[in-house]
Amino acid sequence: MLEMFPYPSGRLHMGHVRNYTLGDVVARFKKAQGHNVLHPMGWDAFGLPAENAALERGIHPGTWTRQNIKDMRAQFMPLGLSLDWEREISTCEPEYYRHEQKMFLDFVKAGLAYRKESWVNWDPVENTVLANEQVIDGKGWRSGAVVEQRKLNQWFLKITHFAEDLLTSIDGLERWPDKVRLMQQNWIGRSEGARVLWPLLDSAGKGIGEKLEVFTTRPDTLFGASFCAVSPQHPLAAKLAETDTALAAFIAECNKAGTSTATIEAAEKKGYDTGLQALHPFIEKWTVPVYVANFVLMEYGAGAIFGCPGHDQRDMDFARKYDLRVSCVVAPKNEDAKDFAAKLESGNEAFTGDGVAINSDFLDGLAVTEAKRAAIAKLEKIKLGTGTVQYRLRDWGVSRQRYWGCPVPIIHCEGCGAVPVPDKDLPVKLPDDVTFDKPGNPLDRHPTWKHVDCPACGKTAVRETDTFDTFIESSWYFARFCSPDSTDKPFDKKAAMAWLPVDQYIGGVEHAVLHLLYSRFFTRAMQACGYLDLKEPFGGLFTQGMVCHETYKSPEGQWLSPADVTKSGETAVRNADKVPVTVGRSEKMSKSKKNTVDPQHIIDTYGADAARLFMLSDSPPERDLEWTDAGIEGAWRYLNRLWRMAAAARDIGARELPAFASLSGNAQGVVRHAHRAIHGVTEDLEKFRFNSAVAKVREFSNAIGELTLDDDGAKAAYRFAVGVLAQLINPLAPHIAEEIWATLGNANPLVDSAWPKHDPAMLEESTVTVAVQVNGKLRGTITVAKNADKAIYESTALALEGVQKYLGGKPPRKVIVVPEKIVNIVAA
RNA sequence: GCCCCCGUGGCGGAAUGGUAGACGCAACGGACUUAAAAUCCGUUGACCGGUAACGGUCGUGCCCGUUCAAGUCGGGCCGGGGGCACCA
Repeated sequence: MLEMFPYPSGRLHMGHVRNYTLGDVVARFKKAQGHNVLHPMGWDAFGLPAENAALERGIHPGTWTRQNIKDMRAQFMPLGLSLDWEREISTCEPEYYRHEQKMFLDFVKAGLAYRKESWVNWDPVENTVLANEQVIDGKGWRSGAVVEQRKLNQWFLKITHFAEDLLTSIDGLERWPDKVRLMQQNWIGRSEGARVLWPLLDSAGKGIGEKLEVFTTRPDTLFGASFCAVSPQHPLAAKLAETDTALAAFIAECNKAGTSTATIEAAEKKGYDTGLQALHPFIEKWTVPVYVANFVLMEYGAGAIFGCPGHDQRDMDFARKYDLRVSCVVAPKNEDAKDFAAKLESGNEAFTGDGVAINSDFLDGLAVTEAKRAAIAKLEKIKLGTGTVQYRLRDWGVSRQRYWGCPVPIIHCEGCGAVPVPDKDLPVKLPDDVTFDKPGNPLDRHPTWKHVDCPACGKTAVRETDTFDTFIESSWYFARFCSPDSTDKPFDKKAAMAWLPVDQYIGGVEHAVLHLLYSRFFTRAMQACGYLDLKEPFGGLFTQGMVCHETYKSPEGQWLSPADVTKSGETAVRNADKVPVTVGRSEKMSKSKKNTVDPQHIIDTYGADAARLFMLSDSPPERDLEWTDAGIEGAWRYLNRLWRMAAAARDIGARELPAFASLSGNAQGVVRHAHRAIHGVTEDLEKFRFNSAVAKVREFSNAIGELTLDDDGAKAAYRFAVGVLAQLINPLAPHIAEEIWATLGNANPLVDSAWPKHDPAMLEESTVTVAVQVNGKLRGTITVAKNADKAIYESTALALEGVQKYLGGKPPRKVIVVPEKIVNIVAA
């Protein structure tokens, strides 16, 4: 049982409380059912916020982080989580990250990690690389400086090596939400197509002895080609720019624009005609112009495309802008090809649907799929292309120019290149004496740390000063939990194989792709290096919804915290001056909107059980939860009521439950209900229907509350029922459950007790009440013996006054009897 | 633009194709109390008729279909949310 471990921000928030409550319910439930449960906790302790704190407050990131861990651990305690704190790990400690360094070096050996020059978002003020999501409108999120595209040497993990396996194995992740599986599929983005080679000619029509490789998913539309285009970062573009200053300027402009989503969206499609011509692979002596275009991505496919404006909207836009030929080579089956082609070629809409090839020589008449196949066959025959599979997924760049992360264990030597730090010198520890008074990476300007001798030749060399992406730590922590004290190896293989894969993993959907995909990759990479024998780290996955709250805005337009606002009905006023405030829609609790509720305060006021119960009862766990004061009050009131029932049960005194048959009808009813509740709650907990489980528990409490204690049998039944109640709420609200259990005089703690079992015989009823419909409309109900035959159902139903009224004296046309379900009478 | 999910009372939400609205919140009425809090009891989908018990009609975003029977299945709209996004 594992929940995604938290970043130690220093403050517990409601999202944590929900996440860990859900996990704890499962952990306690499974333990009661007799499973051996491992439920550990740790800290995802590297990361940027620590450096920001250092920058803003002059605290060392390590000091800040370790203090936060201490504070947060203390905040976790009152929640009553059944965590194994003996296995606690913290990823910022060398005991943890040293293994990561070793694994990385093994990955390098295995060809799963490599170094290459790549284009990155570079913030010239902060002197660091920015992730795409840190680039807003082409500017650095913190410095506001225009982000540049720079070529930098970066380490990559070869996640694409497993692209096909990562994709096909998704089918086997049956206990993962479909949504997440789909998101991963889309992210990996497999597409089948062809690589096509276009011999290049100069403007005079003479061959330059080179071929341009492009990737396409539509080789069937090759006869509709009207241009080729390469990425501004394509080697061909760079080569041509050496002698073409206008092109060089164009490329520089493209690189300046950045690669953030927003920038790309805003950017207009632009191209630069290189003057080169590309020779069509199928049509003799036919050429198309070659452009450098800003919308062609270097990282995907071959970094170059051929444009077929008739059947790709983007190419169509480009063709219209630069006045290129548009020709139709696919027409829908049931339309007149000539008319369709004429319409398409004069319009601005590309046709991307299915159809039949036209104006395409040997492809004419073939459907799209067949035409693709035929085109690829021909390309392969004339050696100007091959069929290929392309993935959207790219290798994982893991270098970060930051301090608070795991150092990359590499030494750069002028003579030997990138040399791995020898095993005996691991871990490469982060130096503590660093300063944050200047922008950039403190490791880089540390006076001594990076200067070392080359392990290979002994000459002076320098350490790599980049650190790893913090997603690496969280890609294997689940394995570390299996043997957290292992010193020679990251974890004991046997222990890992005994515990893994994680049976139930719980966390937010925001990690649906990155963290979960990285972990799946890492597990495969660890397998390839012999660390374990496993592909998939997480057998079952559950993604919980966010915790939301209404937002409040003052008349001055400032966000207000719920703590500063008093609500009455639909209106709300500011506490300080009673001025009415605007009540906004409910949104995910966040500091920026100030709509957070402090868990500490809630726990102090109502206790952990109330907070847990409310979070479980109000919404299904996968959906967003709306935090309301009224809701937590309700949970609190219910706990009080439970306690009063426990006191009443205690006052009854210990007694055996007499034989069922000797009980009064009401007492029998409660005992039966207990069995029904055990059955229902067990099933709900198995299926993560916690809100429904709480509803059933409350229903059961209501039934107990209605029992009048007028004889010994009833008293015994009451006591019995309260005991069952305690057992059932134990995973949900463990503190009060344990108290009730003890109050009833049980010597052994509830936490060590087995989950109750229902007696199937107790669920059996001798009679059954079913609905009676006439023409599908409810007209009454009948109660008959459980195994009555259909004729009894029919005659009893037809005898109903309400039924007769609607039949109007005529015999029914048809009577449908579904035993134990319904009787539906079709009137004549 | 592409892909996915979701639309049920005043609100959160229940409901293997079979009595829609379980359970809770809020609201209202009552009991207890000098009073309040707490607690307990009751009412609460909409509309129509009836003094009343009660009776009737409509009702799960909208339209169409499948079925004896649709919140649930299929098709088409509308609205909300999420993911990806110049991926060739």
